[in-house]
Amino acid sequence: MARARPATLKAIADQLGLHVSTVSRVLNGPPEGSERAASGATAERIRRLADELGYRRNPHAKSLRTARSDLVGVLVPQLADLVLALVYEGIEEAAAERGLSTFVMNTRDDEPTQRARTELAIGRRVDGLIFADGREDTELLAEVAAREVPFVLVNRPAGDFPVVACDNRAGGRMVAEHLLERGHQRVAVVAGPAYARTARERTAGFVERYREAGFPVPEELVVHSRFDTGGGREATARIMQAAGAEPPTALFAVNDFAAIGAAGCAREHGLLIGRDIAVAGFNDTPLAAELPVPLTSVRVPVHEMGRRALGLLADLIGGRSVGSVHLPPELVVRASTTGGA
Amino acid sequence: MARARPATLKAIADQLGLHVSTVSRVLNGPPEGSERAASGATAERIRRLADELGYRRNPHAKSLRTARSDLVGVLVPQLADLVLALVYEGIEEAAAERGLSTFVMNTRDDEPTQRARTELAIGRRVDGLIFADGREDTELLAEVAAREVPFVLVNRPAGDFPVVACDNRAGGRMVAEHLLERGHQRVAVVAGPAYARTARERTAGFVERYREAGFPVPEELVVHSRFDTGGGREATARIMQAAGAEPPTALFAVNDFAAIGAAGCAREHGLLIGRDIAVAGFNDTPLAAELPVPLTSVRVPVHEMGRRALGLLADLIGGRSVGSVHLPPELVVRASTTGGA
DNA sequence: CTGAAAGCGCTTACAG
DNA sequence: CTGAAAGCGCTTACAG
Repeated sequence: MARARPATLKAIADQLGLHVSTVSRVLNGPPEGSERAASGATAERIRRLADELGYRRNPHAKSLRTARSDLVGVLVPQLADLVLALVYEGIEEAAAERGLSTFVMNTRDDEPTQRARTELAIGRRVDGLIFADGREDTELLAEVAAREVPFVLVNRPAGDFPVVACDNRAGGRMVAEHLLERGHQRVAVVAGPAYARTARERTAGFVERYREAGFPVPEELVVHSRFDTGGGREATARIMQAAGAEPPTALFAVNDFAAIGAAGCAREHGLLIGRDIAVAGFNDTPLAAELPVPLTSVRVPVHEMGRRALGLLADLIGGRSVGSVHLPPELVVRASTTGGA
Repeated sequence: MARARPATLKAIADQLGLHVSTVSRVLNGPPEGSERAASGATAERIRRLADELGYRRNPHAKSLRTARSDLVGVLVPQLADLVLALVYEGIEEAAAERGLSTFVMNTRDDEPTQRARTELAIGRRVDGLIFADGREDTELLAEVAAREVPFVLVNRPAGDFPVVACDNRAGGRMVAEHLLERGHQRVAVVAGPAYARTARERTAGFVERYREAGFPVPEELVVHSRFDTGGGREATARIMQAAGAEPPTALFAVNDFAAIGAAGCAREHGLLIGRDIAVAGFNDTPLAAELPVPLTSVRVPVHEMGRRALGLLADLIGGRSVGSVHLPPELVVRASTTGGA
């Protein structure tokens, strides 16, 4: 019934007539500086037996002793959001390569939960934290910084904290550029939540480019919303109402889910996506290409962002100083903005 | 620069002129049986100071001492698969309620990775494991069982190991029933991968019901595939080719992603979803309802499945014996099978 | 090159 | 009700 106890350094040492410290040096690396941990022959015997017994260092003992957990906590608004799942996959992958362990927690994008989860992670003695849910309207990050817990942000910038994100403003401009080329002059924005800098920057870039082109986007056609399909749907309904007799000929939604909702709403207004009205999203979710009218979107290197964020955090933990990283987005044009069937 | 060292039991004990063991009893619970850990007054002083110092028990020391990590490892094929993300959210939620920590790892549904990840988790001294990627063609689970590591399966059954899943066969039958009622006699199945029992059981239930109704599904119209949209698309292409002059009037795909791919392929054959050809999926992914032609699907209580799986595992870890749980699925009828626009 | 010792922070019988 | 001790498995200066 009782599970077999895992082999310990002591067990190996005893069997070999050596001291546990020698075994430790061989198996888990000699202290800084020293070249070798033991004579070739001894090392060989130790390694062979360790292998045979399936020795795995006890991470709790190691962490307790070294005050390093090799653990990284990751906070995301919602793991079921594809974008975050992909970011996390990148983080996990890069962590594994460095021998770090990670865990994720959902914060539902609300502050009390963010706070509770952060405490939980710190309680687990993480070496560092990655926040994918940075908000502009909260002191949480400043407080964590004051406690000197190393952290970086990913995807969503906030404050001046180090972040790995895509150049959202540029992405917004790309969509504007594309729609301008297609001749759209009256456009609207499904702008996402105001507390998320991703949403704000994408909107800003888009609006800026349209202003430069001489077709400023009317304020009432820039409508904030949640990031999900329901949010996109509601925002679009309000846009249609505000626009009245002159509905926009193109819709920019700051993420793909909102874009799908926006398209649904437009369809209910009797508009054919890609023909009567152009719709563009952001993130280039795997589904964007698979929709009946494939969705024009801005591809964001989410997996790479996750990898880089972990790298940045590892640097920070290692005492190196770090700066933010901004990855270039890429416009992917599909039928939703180029005339459908 | 150096991060503030967290408060320890010793620090509290010293400040209060008490022994660390007394503080431990008060803060982290008295040993089994004992009613109280200390006199009311002492306990009060301890709790107050602990609060003030923001004491958090060091989990590594605790785990090292008790040989219990309160850690659960979860293995999923891919976290970016919405279904798995939702299952994991359920697991995490239930774990948090019990003071357990969880972490997820992707196994990409391939055996070497499953094996490597399992070793990694065991190396981290998990108290138990949850596999969401059980395969029928592998000895891995039997080996883990032989090592007496507690585990349960979720979503996908395999072997006779305890599992929390939905009644996939019943789900398949429900779809068949519905399509029969709509008058479909020539139907095909996008059957998913053969190594996944979910796929096999859904297919089996569907095929069984059609056989009972007197319209056996021709073998060449049951085509295995991957679970993703590409898989659905390819399987459907093969179905169309096999069917020749008599294409099926309805398509059952064993999950929603495959169904979306199937619909895409059908559309390219000039068929209008919901009118020329019915399409049904499985899982009722949040997107199913949002598609231009909303997708008929079988709702699976994925979040609840995750919660129950964690509960089962906790029982197992606690030494209680457990049995499998099968949750009822529910058919959600939408336009993709009831005639579209 | 190898050993001996101390100690990370906790829990838990055992005394008193 | 509280204290003293042992020990979980490891790492790391310090000797020799």
